[in-house]
Amino acid sequence: MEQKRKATIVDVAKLAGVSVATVSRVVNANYPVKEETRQKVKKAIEELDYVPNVQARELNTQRSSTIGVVVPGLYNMFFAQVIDGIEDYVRQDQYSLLLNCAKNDPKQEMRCITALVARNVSGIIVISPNTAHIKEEFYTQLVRRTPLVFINAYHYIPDVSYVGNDEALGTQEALRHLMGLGHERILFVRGVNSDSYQIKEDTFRVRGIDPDAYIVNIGEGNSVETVDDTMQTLMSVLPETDATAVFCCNDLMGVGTINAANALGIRVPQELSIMGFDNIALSRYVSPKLTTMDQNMFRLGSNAAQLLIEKIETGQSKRITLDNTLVERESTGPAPKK
Amino acid sequence: MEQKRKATIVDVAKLAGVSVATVSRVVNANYPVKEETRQKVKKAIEELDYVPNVQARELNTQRSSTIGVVVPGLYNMFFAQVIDGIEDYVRQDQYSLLLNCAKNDPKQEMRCITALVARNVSGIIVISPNTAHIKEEFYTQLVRRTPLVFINAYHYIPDVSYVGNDEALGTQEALRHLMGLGHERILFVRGVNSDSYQIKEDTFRVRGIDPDAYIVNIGEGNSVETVDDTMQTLMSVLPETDATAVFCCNDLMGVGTINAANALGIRVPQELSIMGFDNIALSRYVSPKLTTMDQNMFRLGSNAAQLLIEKIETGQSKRITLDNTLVERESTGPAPKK
DNA sequence: CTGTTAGCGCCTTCAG
DNA sequence: CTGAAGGCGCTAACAG
Repeated sequence: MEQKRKATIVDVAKLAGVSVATVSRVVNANYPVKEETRQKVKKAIEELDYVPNVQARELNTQRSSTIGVVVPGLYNMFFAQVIDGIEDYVRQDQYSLLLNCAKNDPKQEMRCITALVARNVSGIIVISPNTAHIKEEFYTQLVRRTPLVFINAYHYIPDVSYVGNDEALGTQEALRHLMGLGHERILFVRGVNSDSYQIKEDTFRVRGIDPDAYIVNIGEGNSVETVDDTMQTLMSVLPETDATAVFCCNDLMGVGTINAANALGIRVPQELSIMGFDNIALSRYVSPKLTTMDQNMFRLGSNAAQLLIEKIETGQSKRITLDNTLVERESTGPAPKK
Repeated sequence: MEQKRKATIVDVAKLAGVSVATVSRVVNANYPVKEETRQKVKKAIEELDYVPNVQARELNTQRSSTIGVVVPGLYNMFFAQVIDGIEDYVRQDQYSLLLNCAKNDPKQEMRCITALVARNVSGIIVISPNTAHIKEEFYTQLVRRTPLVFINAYHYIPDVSYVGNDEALGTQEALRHLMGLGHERILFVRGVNSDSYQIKEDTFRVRGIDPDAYIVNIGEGNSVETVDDTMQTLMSVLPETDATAVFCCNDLMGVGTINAANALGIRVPQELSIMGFDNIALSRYVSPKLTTMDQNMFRLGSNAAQLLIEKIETGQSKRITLDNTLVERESTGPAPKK
């Protein structure tokens, strides 16, 4: 079946026997129109099933009601929830989301952003921008023409708004929780290649005892394989360590560690305490339920949206840092007695 | 800091000392341009950091390179993965995704769709459309102006393309798997209010023995509470039943059942086999790993995207039905001997 | 090969 | 209160 040609404002005007200006006025309700003509126009709109063309409107008014979001990917619940938060906030302001996946590829990320700019979005939110592999100039150029907000970024660029978590503080809090339970020897599980892991490790080193002996790197920390990879690694590490607790840089690793402990017959938390980080949905579905630090992904998203809209309207940029809060569940408990 | 006014094609033309037509030609590379002038234009573009305005272009050419996606929400990994599939396919064809959440609300779904139409998208994909609570006329009207694809829908509307799974067949296959392992008394766990559960139950009834005694409804089947709700319900059901296997309508229920079994000290799969449905990421992270039927969410998405583009280009609609395939993991095994 | 020009659909002064 | 007309940025004939 062929598509019906969409009715335009001219069609409506013609049918209603008025000028396009009048139609525009009743559609936007921004200028007085005699009730009687208003009704005529309404009827014509109804009849033709007329929907105003937003593209044309925005071209004309030089505004745009869509915002762009660039995300590494959707395979990961973390990002999905952040987007959920963005969508939720932005919808109230009648904005729409243009979504692009960067696939963890700097080149792709730049392409996404350029495409968004071409689409004339009124602003862009980038989740976990690949600042390490994209030259700063790209962003500084970008920000001169489009408001920009970064979520979870580790390099600061002028005139960009930021929202993120204080992961160092969160890590401290997590370690304090563990130490408060009497744990002295804590294993630190991290992945490869991410500022986030490094920040946490730095924090760990300051407080830890002989840190080098207690750090294990399980490789890629954010893929579908992470849980299994962690489990494999920990299956060989756990029997050899004298640690009574494990701190994991994210929940995937946390769950992998739980699985390893289960497989080895180590009781959690009686014999071993395990902490994750992030509080993704997964963490509350496993058993025992994982104690973790909440990265409040949803708030990350809604705050970013708020910042972006603020920036669009006022031109002001700012940084918001959220606190990670402890979510105490079943995987941590008092250190076993010697 | 204030935004730089975006350079337009006129600015470029002026700077390069040529006409706008020439600039357009080098940008689109669709008509011959002398190499020398081409270079001049290129330089001007570079200098002004010119990016063509897609809105204007599309307004002019009457085409659109964005497609709309309406999804119930992102909280659920299922939908996120479907979108991932859509994005992946669509990107190759240079389309962009306009994303809207319907929040499981029919009103909201209609609003989303109208907004997308206004934005002049070239087509729309709706995931799990709320066909039960939206009058068919809305869709038939819609499809007259915009190509439409439904993912996982249960009511057929003319000229809409569909992609979905054969859930009846998948259920049969799942039950056959269980029966092949010697299970005769199978518990059927479902949620409330979804065609999907009903289709599965109907299939179960045909094959089951005294089905009424073996059906349990755990309430809302697709929320963050589902795992816990299922666990609670099954904690009281499991000790009273003589079933040796449990078929769950989705993986959240499957995991809830596993948790219940674990908590009750029932060994899985030695004493009880448990099957899920969907194969969301969660199912491979729990222990024991959940045996399930794959709904291949990613393929659902990419196929929908393909169908939509086909429909946009040819006007033809069609239906694709994918097969659920068995993913055998650790939660099912031979029925215990009497 | 290149420039001129007429719209795409809409909003918004500016005159009635 | 209403209509006529210009223009948003770009493309696509149509002339040169």
